[in-house]
Amino acid sequence: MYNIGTFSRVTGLTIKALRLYHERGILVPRFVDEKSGYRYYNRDDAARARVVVALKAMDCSLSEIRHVMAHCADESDLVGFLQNKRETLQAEIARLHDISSVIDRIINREREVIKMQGKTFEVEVKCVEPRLVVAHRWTGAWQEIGEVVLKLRGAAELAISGPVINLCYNDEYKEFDADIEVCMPLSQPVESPWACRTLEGGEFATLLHRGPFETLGESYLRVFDWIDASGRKAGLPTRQVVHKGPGPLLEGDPDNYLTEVQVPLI
Amino acid sequence: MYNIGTFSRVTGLTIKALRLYHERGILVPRFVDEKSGYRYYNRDDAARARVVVALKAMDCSLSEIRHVMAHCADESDLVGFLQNKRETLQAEIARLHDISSVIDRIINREREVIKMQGKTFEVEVKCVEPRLVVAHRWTGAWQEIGEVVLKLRGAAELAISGPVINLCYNDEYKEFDADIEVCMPLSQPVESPWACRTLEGGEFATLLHRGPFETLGESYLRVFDWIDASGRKAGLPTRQVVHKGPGPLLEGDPDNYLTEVQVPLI
DNA sequence: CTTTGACTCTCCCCCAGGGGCGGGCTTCAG
DNA sequence: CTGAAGCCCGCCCCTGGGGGAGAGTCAAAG
Repeated sequence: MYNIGTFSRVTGLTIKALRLYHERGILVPRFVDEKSGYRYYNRDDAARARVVVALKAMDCSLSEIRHVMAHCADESDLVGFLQNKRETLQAEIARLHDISSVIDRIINREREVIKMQGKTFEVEVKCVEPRLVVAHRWTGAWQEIGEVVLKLRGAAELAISGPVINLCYNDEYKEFDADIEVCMPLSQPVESPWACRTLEGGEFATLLHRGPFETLGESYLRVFDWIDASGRKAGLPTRQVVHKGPGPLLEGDPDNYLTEVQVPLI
Repeated sequence: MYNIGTFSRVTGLTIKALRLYHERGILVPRFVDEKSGYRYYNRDDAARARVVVALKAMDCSLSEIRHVMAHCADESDLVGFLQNKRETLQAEIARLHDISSVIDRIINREREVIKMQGKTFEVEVKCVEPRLVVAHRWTGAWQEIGEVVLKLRGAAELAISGPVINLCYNDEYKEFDADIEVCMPLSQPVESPWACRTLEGGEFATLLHRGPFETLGESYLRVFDWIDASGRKAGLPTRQVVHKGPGPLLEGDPDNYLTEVQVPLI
């Protein structure tokens, strides 16, 4: 006969757990002293405890364990139950894996933003590769971009592979009737109410902009001035690559937003 | 102003959850009617709710969420926290994966046992392949096998790749001073206090035995008789492959045990 | 203005224990 | 025989909500 402390050491189950299993009828002590309430266990109890430990290690709930121990004499009785369990586990693994991917993406994005902090804020010429994106184009106000990004992000979810790119098809600034296209870069095509397409590459004059979107005009001016000075011509649509803006989780401080202004060169 | 039901539909959070978040100070309603106790929420609350939903989807605890929402303005503040989370997730994924493997193994073993049910109970000659095993050899009683198997199983755990094989080096039956070796087949070598070795292959006379281990003698007799009749000679050690015996979880009914008796042919 | 149905409130139990408190029990040494 | 140390008891609060009871509230229709 073992007292609960010894039995706990023998079985590897905590005293708390043993008391609970007693209450739940899963591991009832061989003998309980009426006067003191002390629980005493047996060798046979230790054998049954091994089963409980094994089932617990398989993430079985106490009611599942009780059911198994009451109705299953042989492991063949368990096959259906275990198959079920296996499917649940696979689903859970997939879920956790997805979460992990999302977190990875956020961390990597932050890492790239940190690298970008060291960059100069000077106009450069860049060759941009074509990219697969899911996009939505409409005519409206710039403030609506936020909601559109949320929807596209929701649709693309795990396939997102880079910062949002806003395209502006107007050759002048329009506050309300702007012709805007929001693009979410993808690692693979996705099913969604919005079209997947390839955003063509090309040569761009680019400038990194730090600060809220409202001040983007200054950077646009610098880029256009540079293009004029270089003797080249600006095309359409212009692009804004939002390296750091309102993130998938937090809004962040607009003064720290990092946007890359891209104007196509003809 | 939304009442709680509308806000619930807007945010995708249950009413129960919203009440809890209020209590925990995570999502406090914009306004609470003192008389009725009704909660009313705001557009801004909806924005904060999105953050809560996102963090919840990442399996964050409520205290983590509260901490993040109180102290993090920008996603860069989250990087450390997220890295931590990621590691926790990876560990959990590995754990679930291991459980899944163990369950797989049990299911496959049962499946093989079912296939074996249809087999004839006649003596056959079999060529057995060499196998990697972790083994323990000692002199003692057959009853001790149970404990040894438990220990070997604990040591090999995920690398187990088949039914236990007992070797008997005696040329006569001994109840107490038997020279026994218990072998646990492995898919890959493992670190353990017991030696890994390769169990050599060869030609065996085999017979499937159904019933408790105590009745194995009958089957041994049949095999030896068959060998005599065939004009061949029996070698040592004899083997018992326990296709179905006391399993990793349940003891099962000894009358359903399936043991393959293997006697080497010279 | 009242009825009615939909909505909301608080309160309690449930899971699977962990942490901790106050108070009895056992056992060994002095 | 007594004290002290260690062991054990039940009880309550904590997690993150779901389920449900019983009672109060809101808003639209009659």
